[in-house]
Amino acid sequence: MTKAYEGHDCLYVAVDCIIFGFDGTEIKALLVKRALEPGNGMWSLMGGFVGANESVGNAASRVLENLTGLDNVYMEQLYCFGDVNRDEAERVVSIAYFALINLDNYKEALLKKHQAGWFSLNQIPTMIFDHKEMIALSLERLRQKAIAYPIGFELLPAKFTMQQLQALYEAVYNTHFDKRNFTKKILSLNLLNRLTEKEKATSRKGSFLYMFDKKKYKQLKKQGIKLL
Amino acid sequence: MTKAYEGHDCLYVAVDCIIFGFDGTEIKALLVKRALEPGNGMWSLMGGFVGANESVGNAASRVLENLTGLDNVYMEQLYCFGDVNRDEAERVVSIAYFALINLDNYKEALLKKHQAGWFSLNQIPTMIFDHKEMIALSLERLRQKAIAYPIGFELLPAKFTMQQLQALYEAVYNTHFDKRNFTKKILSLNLLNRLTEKEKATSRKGSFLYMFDKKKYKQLKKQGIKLL
DNA sequence: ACAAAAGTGTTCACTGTACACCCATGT
DNA sequence: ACATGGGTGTACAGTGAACACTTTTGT
Repeated sequence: MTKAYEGHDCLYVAVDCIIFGFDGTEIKALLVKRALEPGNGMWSLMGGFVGANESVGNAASRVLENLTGLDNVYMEQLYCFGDVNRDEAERVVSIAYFALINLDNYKEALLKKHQAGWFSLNQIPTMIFDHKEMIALSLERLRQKAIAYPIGFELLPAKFTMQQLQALYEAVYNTHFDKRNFTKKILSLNLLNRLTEKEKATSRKGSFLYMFDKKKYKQLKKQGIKLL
Repeated sequence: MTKAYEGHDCLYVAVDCIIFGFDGTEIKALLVKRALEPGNGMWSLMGGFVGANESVGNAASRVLENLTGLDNVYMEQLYCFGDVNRDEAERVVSIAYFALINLDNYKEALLKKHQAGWFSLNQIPTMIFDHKEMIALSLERLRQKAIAYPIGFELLPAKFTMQQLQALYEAVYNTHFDKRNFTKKILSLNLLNRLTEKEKATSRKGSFLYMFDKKKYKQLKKQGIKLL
């Protein structure tokens, strides 16, 4: 029974992670300097091979934790890239995942070890193989995702101001929203709890801090929620 | 350079095709009786292994054509299923594709050869491995797809009545739409050309036939189209 | 004449969008 | 007192949803 499929080809299967963060102004992607041939030293997504005894999803989590030190990160499968010659050296099928993390939570030390860096989406350097294509596709997915899922859960600190939230959506869609309309719509969803606490660092008056209410989100999700 | 990744595991990679058709009343899926162990004789999606020298997408097209005799079929990648034990016999990573075809175009003879059959979505039999999960996911994708893409292009004959089109959308979303509102919305998109010809088989008065205008669709697509 | 399906408009509620001024506070 | 960013409401247009009668023609 262990040779059921003998005669068929077997292929290397890899995962590559597109990791997005938000620095308060821009969406950034986390890239690493590749540490093996071919393409040693080139910019690349964080990736790795899927082992015979781990699921593809677990491999992606492992790779992500390896780089950032974070587990329990929001991650979803993006697409399987399967062209014959996408990897110059050998036939490798890669399943791309995209992840959203809070920029402040990652472990600096690990990033240094991997020679990693955060790049603005309009300043992505030349990348190995089809990795640039992966990033482009994941940006589309992020935009689509943000319509129905409050990506602020992952990309913002636990307590945030309305202005930070708006800046996040403006960065994702590369546009500007009217402050009054944005506030109105977001608050009408009842997803946010306003704290009594205020953020005083950026203005004299101080601005209210909010937190996401995950319970309310779970309720709303069932009904089909639309944030934007 | 051909042993760049020696030491890493290599895995069987398969494709499985979820093939949807529309019979005028219901959306149906095309299933086959599996012809190899394990699970010989059980209902299954049409699938096959990805060869070392073909892309994953090409493998999916090959498998689909093998079953239906059709090429140039609408097909898109759905999801990569990569659990360790999803296939009982060996480690196989499967990339699922979903395809839309016109029920009338497929080659009967090929279906018989593969012992294939069309199944209503609420009468899917017990299936091998995770294939039922694949179908469930593809139905979600179909519903999402139908919002922004005129699936009638693929699922209806070239000439069709407004009523057939409405029946298609009602089948996809398992609901009922108001005839006047449906017609109004669809026609407002300017995607359809009304022919002078009428369909006289189903009523005394006869109903107009329409055709999709692919050029108009291409224009609209760029602006972001919403059908429903 | 009648049966059977086709075709067609209006009203209303709601949602999205444009738009500008006062508020609180630290200096 | 004033400069800085924070917070808030209204009016209008466009979209989605409910709703029923007339038309055509084969029998």
